[in-house]
Amino acid sequence: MSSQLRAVGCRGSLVFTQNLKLTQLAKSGRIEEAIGVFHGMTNRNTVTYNSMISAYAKNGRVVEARRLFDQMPYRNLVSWNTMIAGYSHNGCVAEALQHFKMMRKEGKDPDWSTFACALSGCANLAALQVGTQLHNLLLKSGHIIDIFAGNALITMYARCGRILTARQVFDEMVSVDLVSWNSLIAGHALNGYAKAAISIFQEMKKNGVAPDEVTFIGLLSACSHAGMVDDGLELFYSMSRDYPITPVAEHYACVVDLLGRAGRLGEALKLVKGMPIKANAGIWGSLLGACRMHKNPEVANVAAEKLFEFEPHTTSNYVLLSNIHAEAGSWGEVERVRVLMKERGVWKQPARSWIEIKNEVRSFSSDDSTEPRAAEVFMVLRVLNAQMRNIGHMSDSSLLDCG
DNA sequence: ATAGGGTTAG
Repeated sequence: MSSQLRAVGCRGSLVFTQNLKLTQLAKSGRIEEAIGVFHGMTNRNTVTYNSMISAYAKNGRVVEARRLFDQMPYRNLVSWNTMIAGYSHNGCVAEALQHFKMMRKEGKDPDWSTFACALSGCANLAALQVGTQLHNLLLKSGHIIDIFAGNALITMYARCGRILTARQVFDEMVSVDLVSWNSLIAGHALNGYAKAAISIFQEMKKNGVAPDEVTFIGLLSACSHAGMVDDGLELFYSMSRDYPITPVAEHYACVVDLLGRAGRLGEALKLVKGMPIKANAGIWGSLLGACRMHKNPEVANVAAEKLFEFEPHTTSNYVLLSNIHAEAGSWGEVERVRVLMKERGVWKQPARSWIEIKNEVRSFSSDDSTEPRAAEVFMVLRVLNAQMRNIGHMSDSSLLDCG
């Protein structure tokens, strides 16, 4: 009997060790090696499968994740949550919801984590209808009292443009934490309510909650969207002066955006050059975007050169720089960018977008001939464009070409 | 013991 137990114990500890190895490899992004370990294992338990499903999903390989999920002999709550999170984070909201319903049919009750990751997927795609369905299920399940699920709900409504509903969810929560406040602030920032975002910040402090670095990203982006340059700069300085928070790259990106939108490109460039940390592609890209808005080819060349070091093959960066020079009438510079693209083998890859219509996620691309109602779509675009011009908005030239 | 989980610029 005891030798039998020992044997089981040994086998158990071998699986444990191999699972650990698998997880470590997956965490450090060595997915191929993780696959090798998985295939080499003779004994696999539920944790083994869950680890591998998670590793696939985190690398965007949802089809392979799903194959393992279907193959595994026993699925626990973590298996379902891993699969739903994987679908959610890869933009497959319909599949995430389908699995949500499947698990309930199999008698597995979703927990806060299931709701949180499914709602987070809806937030990213602005899938309001699916999100609202999940809200209803959340109310029925009783997990509405869960702070993590509530926070995901706030973000879902905010990102779908339903800021009042987001506030209502916040107000009805049994208890809130720093992430709840941050979600509410970021939600208001996203929807252009800068003054409200700042007053929520005051409210938060009055409630004895100390801000963190995420709070300030929300506040700075709020100021940036509303053109509140001085308030934004003051908040940026107060971070390290009044709170023990050291600005990171994301904060600098917000301030560059803030100065850039206001046309203060020289100051923005000076800030990036004087940063105590290394600038990233986002920061240079933000500056380049502002250069187009305010027609500044000189700063654009500096920003683009830095940006190309990070992303030498991203077509849109070259197109942006080329457009800036074209709008300034510098055809020699336009040609220089064209030669640069040719030398570096940069070519255009068509991007795809998606939208939720009647509970179904549909994908489309620019000039999509597979879209059955393309003529109608372009007609509506022309009308909108005319209306925008009437109220003085200068349209992007690419919109004028449509239809 | 090892697996899943909410907020973060453009």
